[in-house]
Amino acid sequence: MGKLEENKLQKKNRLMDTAFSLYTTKGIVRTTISDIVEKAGIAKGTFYLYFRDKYDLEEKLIVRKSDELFRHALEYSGYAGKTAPEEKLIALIDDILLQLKNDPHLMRFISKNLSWGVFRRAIIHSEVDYAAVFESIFETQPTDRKTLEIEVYTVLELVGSTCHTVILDSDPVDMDTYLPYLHRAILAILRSFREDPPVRPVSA
Amino acid sequence: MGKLEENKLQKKNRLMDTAFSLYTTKGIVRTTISDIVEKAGIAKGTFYLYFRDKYDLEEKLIVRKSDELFRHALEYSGYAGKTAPEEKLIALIDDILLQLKNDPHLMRFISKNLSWGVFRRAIIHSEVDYAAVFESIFETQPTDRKTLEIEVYTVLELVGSTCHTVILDSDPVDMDTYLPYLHRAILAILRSFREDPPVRPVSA
Amino acid sequence: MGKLEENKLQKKNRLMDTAFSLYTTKGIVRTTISDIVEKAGIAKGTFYLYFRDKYDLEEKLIVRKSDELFRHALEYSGYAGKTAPEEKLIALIDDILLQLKNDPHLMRFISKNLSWGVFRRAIIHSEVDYAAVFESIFETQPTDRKTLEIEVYTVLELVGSTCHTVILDSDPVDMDTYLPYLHRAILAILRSFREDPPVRPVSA
Amino acid sequence: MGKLEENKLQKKNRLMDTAFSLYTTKGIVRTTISDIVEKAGIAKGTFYLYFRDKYDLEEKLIVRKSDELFRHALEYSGYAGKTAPEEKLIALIDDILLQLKNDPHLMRFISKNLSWGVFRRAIIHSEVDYAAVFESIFETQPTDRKTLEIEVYTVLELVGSTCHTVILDSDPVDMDTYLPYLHRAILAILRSFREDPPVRPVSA
DNA sequence: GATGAATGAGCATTCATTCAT
DNA sequence: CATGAATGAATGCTCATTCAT
Repeated sequence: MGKLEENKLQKKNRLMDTAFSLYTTKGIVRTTISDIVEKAGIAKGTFYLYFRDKYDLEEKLIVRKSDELFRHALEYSGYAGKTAPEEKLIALIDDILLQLKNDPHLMRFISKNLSWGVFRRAIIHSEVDYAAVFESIFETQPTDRKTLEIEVYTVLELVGSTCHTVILDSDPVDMDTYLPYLHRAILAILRSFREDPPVRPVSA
Repeated sequence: MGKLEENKLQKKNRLMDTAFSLYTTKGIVRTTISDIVEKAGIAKGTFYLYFRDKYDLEEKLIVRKSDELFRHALEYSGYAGKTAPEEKLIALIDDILLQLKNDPHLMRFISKNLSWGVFRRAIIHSEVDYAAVFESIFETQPTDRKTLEIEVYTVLELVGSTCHTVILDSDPVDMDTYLPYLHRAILAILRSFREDPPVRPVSA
Repeated sequence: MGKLEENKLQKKNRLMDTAFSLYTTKGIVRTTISDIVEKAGIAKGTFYLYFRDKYDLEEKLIVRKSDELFRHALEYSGYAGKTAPEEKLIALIDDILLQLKNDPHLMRFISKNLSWGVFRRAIIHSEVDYAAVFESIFETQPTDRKTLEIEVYTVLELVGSTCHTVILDSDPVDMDTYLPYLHRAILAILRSFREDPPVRPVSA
Repeated sequence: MGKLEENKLQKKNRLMDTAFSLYTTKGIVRTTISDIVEKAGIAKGTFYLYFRDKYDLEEKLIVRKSDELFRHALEYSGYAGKTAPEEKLIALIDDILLQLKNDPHLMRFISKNLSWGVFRRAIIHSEVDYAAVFESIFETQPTDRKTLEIEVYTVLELVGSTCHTVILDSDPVDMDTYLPYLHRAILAILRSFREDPPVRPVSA
């Protein structure tokens, strides 16, 4: 990479890091572009070379941060060493929750966004082949691809939404207290997907 | 109620209804107080007689709308006619999901907020005694109050977060397809709470 | 007119007068809205209550100023006392040129705009019935309405474009020197319209 | 011309052509230097090697375009074949008007500038000896140099200002309809300059 | 209480200009 | 010569808030 290219990347990263810090401190609504560039020590015009507005920057941050989160879990959770798919999934989830617990700023930022939509976007932009990962986890299972997607979706949403309040506010209980219940709930859900599939669609 | 009192309430209601319409259409960030009063046909100064700012109005809207949602479910879901607690809870949930499915604007507005925090606020401000309701549902169960709270919390978060994407985007599947899976997942969670409680808190 | 209405009009007028002064001094391109409001001693937001931007204000100024110009000529030129239509028209024109000569700022501002397009807009917005005026001037003449329009157009454009350089730069000669030539040219044009009308349209 | 020299000229020309296209499309005020260099595919810094700012470029464009206009008329109008001075002048004018009619962009650009001031500048910068041309046209006439200048000025302004609206907006009539009237008016003006010169200067 | 004209701090955004490469 | 990333002063514009009527 040329010196110029390197410098460009550095500026962009400095803006993203500064923005992340401000977004999680003051909230994105109360953060102005002036705040970001001033704190980053970069000229205002430079911001517009890299981002359309503060929401464009936010989106790029979400993708980056959630990808980092998943990559860490894949690398350090030791999920591959587990045998049962449920254990693998829980290992991944626990690693992510642990990361979030140790970084409340990241938690606050990602929580609203740790959802199916963002997960999908992160998947698309990431170098990691998530589809392959999840299929490898459940490979021994006789479920079809679509049902697997619904399953992952259900667990992901449960984890994402519960961990928000629990980690940030310790409400209704703190995370250490909640985790066993969450594990049970996840296992119960996974088991429910191994039973006979539901047949009757409910119409409105 | 005197005519004056009535007129006051009317103005406040008109502002809330108009704001709701704008919040769900343009988003609260892009909605200005000028937008609201102009569309409502009310003078700008009058806004400040009733609300501190647009976020104050939003909060009051959340409380009102979620209370309406729950009250409708309590009145029309027929949950009281069911015998098993699980059936009662699912009857309530289904009624709420049906309301949201039929009112995507309400869904969009409430979804981010159909969470534990808001639920608690709605409980506090409501005339309905929710604690009593939930205790009556699970009255036959030997679980203690705190575990019951965790249980309701878990189910509520699962429902709230999954229904958002499903109803608004039919992603990963549409609501009618998803509902049976959701029912199963809820039942599985409820069952898991009837098993021996977890004992080993996991430390970070 | 209520006190409030009066105050509003006063503010709008102060903005227009200040803008006129700046437009003719620095040019509209180099005049900023900040300049205008600052010099007028009015808050910036107030500007936007009355004008969309500085070009909207310019347009409103053009209409107002050209109307004032014509009205003065109609009232003070003594054109009505003349007998021949040519003399009436020249009386009007001379009055306008005199006004412009005595107010170079107005000249600079109006000159680019003393044209058919603006004349038409001024006519539309004015309380003066210009069509009636011109028909009264040429009433004894057997020309049709359309030819009359072309005639007025031709004279107006000649006067408008020549007077600009002559008055502002005394180039190629000063106004007093030029006026007799202009009178002759106008009379010649008017006479040419009294001859047999041209018949052969020239195609491109 | 060396290859380097050629390349330089090419860049300058590309900038001028692109700017002309943008000036006549969006207007010079709304055209930015960034627009020009981007559309021309040339680096921003390069602009400043050839022009001080966009108005400097505009001025150079005016000179170039009006010179092209006159040179074409001198070469192709066949004016030299006419005998009477009036016919020569009208031949030149008609050729110019025809060029403008066939190139409304050029018309829009040059119109505001087809005036005495620009004419003078074009004369100065051009390789054509305009003074000689006009003297040759009117050579048989006993008028002095200054009167000749006033005469040309008057006709030029009349043509320039009338053709603008007529060509661009066909208002008050289209060009083909107007041309015969314009010819008559020009002839009338020329004739008026052959009469006894005016003697009484009008004072303000 | 109700109004809406006026305010001006505050912010986003642009863009001519520079200069290291 | 040519480049284009970086700059930051300049400017347009918004909009919550006030207050005289």
